[in-house]
Amino acid sequence: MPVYHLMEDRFRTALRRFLGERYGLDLPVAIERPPRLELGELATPIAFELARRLRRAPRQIAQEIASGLGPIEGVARVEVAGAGYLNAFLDRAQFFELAQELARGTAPAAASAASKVIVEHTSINPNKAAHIGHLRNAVLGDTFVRLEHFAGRPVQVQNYIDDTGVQVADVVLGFLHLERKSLEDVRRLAAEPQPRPNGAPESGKPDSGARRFDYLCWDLYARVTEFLEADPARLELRAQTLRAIEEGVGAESELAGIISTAILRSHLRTMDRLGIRYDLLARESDILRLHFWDAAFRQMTSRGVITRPATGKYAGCWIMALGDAPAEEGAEAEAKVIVRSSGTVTYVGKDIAYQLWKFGLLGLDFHYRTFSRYPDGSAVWTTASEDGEPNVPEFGRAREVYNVIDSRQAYLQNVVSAALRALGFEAAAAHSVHFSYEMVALTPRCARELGYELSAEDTQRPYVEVSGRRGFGVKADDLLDKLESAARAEVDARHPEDSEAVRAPIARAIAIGALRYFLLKYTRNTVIAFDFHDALSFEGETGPYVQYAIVRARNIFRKLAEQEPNPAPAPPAAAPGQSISALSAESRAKLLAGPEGDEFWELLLLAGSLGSQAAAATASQEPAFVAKFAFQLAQSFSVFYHRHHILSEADPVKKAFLVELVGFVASQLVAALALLGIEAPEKM
RNA sequence: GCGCCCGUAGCUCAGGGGAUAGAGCGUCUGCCUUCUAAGCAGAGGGUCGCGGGUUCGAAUCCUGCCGGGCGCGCCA
Repeated sequence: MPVYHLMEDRFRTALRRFLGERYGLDLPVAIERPPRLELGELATPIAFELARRLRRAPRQIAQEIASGLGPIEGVARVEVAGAGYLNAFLDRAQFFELAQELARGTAPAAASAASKVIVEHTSINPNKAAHIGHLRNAVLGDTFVRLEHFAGRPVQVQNYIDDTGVQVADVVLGFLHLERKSLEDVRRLAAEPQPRPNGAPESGKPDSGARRFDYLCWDLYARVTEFLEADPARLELRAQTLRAIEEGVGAESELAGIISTAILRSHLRTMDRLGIRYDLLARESDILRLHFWDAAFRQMTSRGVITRPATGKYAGCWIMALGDAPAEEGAEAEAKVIVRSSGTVTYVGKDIAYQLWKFGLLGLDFHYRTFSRYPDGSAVWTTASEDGEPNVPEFGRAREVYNVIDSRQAYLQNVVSAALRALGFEAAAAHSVHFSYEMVALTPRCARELGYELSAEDTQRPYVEVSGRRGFGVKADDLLDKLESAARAEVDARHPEDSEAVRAPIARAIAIGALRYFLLKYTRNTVIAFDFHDALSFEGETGPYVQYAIVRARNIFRKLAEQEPNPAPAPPAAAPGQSISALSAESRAKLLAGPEGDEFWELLLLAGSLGSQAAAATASQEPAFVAKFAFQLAQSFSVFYHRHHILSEADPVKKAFLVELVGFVASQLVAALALLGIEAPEKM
């Protein structure tokens, strides 16, 4: 357990024990951070709460607790302040020692298979290039995965691929009827090598896009939408195409396979640029072919979860009742259609079957095959309908499932958990989490910059929605390219002496840092109004600001090694966490006292709070907390860096102490960025 | 009509019962011969949408308005 978190825990435990022994009370104790350092490091307003119950003045109660509490390990003293706050002051030197000790042994807690977590994210329809909205989904999901992993829980990452849906059908229809391409034509287009396999920008200019298959489909999809809107009779064409794909027959089905697989590969490539990886690609076509729905249907009918009314507006459909209050006489009860009167299943129906599978409650399983491998050899698996490979890891059977889906689908996600609950799977229903977030929209200004025409009404709005259907939005790779060339220009200006091989990865790390931080700094339920000005910024509250703080810290170690090549008081950049000087506890305590010591202490305390910040982020499923923390710590470090010149410090003991402090802070900054999926370059 | 979310500095957002409400951007003024100025320091900027209520204490909880967003299909 990280150090600040541990101290919180000890303080809380001591308080609860005292409350129980003295007053016979068992109540939750809120621990907070006092507003100023003079008031200590931990505080609780518990005396106010007790004042009501005990009918005594809060200050008097606080006094009683403070004197009766007894010693707490790591806490120097407890004081009463204000109208009745209890403030704890930590033993600073001990905190520092403990913090470094704990930071060194970072082996995550033994992962227990019983607590397996599935996180599903990305899940882009495989019929067009990924856009900025998809990036928010993937980055949030991926960061949550990192947080779960950090907490020591086994996580499996799934990406749901709707390869038999309307969106793919539309592009199939487009190739066949608008483009009049043959199967072979499309196969050739789809097989065309990507111009930038590793995402390196060509001469700083975004790729023209004309050749890229995912970009080509992006445009075609928009044209198909127009084509279908122009004459509603054409919808029959779509219905036919969709039916053929679902049944797995004809050229339509084969085309759907070619298109969805090629697009999926480009999505994986795009996400790989951002450090986002998957364990399993779960394909809709396999859910259909393995008849998952039939198994779910049997469960739902046999337990009476869905019924088929003979009359009324739902006559002939299988419906699930929603809401517990029976509807008034005459009014239709609130219900959701699961099977249409035509006998076909709705989207939610399939989703219920899939959700049951995730918990191991369906009674059926997929076959599995290796889809591709990452450079390090780890496999991305895909579901299959037959011919599975042997020696497959166990998929599904999770205890908790997080579905990263935007907030517009809240209603449908509720229907899915309601179905699990109605089936009697209470625990699964309770652990089916809709990891909800708001969409990414464009500011009207940004939309105009992109050349989209806006209605007078849209211009007045705070933001306008992106629409893959209309081809309206910022493509993920275009944005990444833009960021990389902007970062590259900065790097070139600063490090003209370095070779291409040195500069390119730095620019890439900065671009990713800027993008991931930008998408993570907003809390989930805030609509991001996207604007190039903010997204392309490398200053202020941004990823590069945090990266820069780390680079500065590393420079200190680098220069230090040049100054004194032999003694190596602290190893440089590679492992800043393991600074081990022979500082005595007394020296540390002395340097952490007094006005200047307060300054160091504040920085140390903040750096030691990473664990509790990460825990808060995990508990509330809010990655933005980690982003905020990383920025605050970087900010505190920047101030410290500016005020204290370490290399020129004359006092060797103090110098060793400062080096140790910088090492610890840098290690926590690196760890915080790693949680966000951001790397710190060696220089920038 | 019903449900969910939001309204905090000029702009974009944190804070979601507790001590003097914060940050970034933008504006203005300083600081590079010193570990990288992608930085630091300072100034200016607030009826926390409005009205009631609960509480020792409300930006935070309840309620009613006002304004904005998103859902609510035998689409996915």
